[in-house]
Amino acid sequence: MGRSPCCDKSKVKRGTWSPEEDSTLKNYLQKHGTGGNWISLPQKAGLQRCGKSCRLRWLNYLRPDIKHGGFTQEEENIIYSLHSKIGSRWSVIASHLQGRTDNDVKNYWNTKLKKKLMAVNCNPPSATASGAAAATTAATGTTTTTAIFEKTTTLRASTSSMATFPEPYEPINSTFPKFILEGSSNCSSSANNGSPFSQSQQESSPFRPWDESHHGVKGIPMDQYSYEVLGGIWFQEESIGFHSNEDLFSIFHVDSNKE
DNA sequence: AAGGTCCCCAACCGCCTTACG
DNA sequence: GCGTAAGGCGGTTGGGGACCT
Repeated sequence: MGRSPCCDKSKVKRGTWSPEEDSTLKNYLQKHGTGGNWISLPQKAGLQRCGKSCRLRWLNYLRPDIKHGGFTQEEENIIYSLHSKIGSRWSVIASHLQGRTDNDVKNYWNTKLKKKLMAVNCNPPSATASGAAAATTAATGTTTTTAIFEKTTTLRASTSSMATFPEPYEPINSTFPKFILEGSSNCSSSANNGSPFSQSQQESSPFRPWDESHHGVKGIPMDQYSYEVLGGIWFQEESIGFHSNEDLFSIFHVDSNKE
């Protein structure tokens, strides 16, 4: 049995809000507040709208503390970082961004950030540090993702021995910037053994070849994540690893312990 | 200039959770 | 403890402006 609808849809107006409706709702809420009941609010305020619709309009648009306009680099970094850890819990992510709503963050992710990540994963950097920055910048036009690859390249280059994860292993979704891992499967092809990297890229790379037995990070159980995706980023020499999760999260200027 | 396509984002839908009697 | 109503949330849709041909 489905839920009964919150209002009679044949008697309420739908679609874009007019300036008059906005004004009516805003004035009413500033004078009386919600009264703890959104469902009865439209009737009291004289609006032909569903209570849910009023709530949404107020929370996403009319509230005085809402920030309109483009997202800053810092906000973008926060979204990346939080999404990597908690997934698409937009309201939680939005709560970390002053004046942003869950709807804003969700839309921004779906229309901009997701595409950027796809671009990064489908246009991987070359194995060298300078190539990494150039390739990533070309792919995304942002400094954020460039920084990520500069950082990961540095990690590859600066560590002389394979780092293993301490026991017990932490779940991948709470320790890795998951966004790096997403999307690769969509641009991989069987021609490249499932790797988003081309055959020539794989062959010329000083890092690990692409095959099931050689990618991933030594010490992490492979059943906790997609080796295919992880390998796209972390295919690396046997002797190269990274020191800690903090190294990764420091990229985003967000303290991964703060939550 | 006109028509077609793409993209963004406001708004809606419906499920899950919470509050309350 | 149970049922119901309302709130909250994430996924999805569609209108309309921007861009392309």
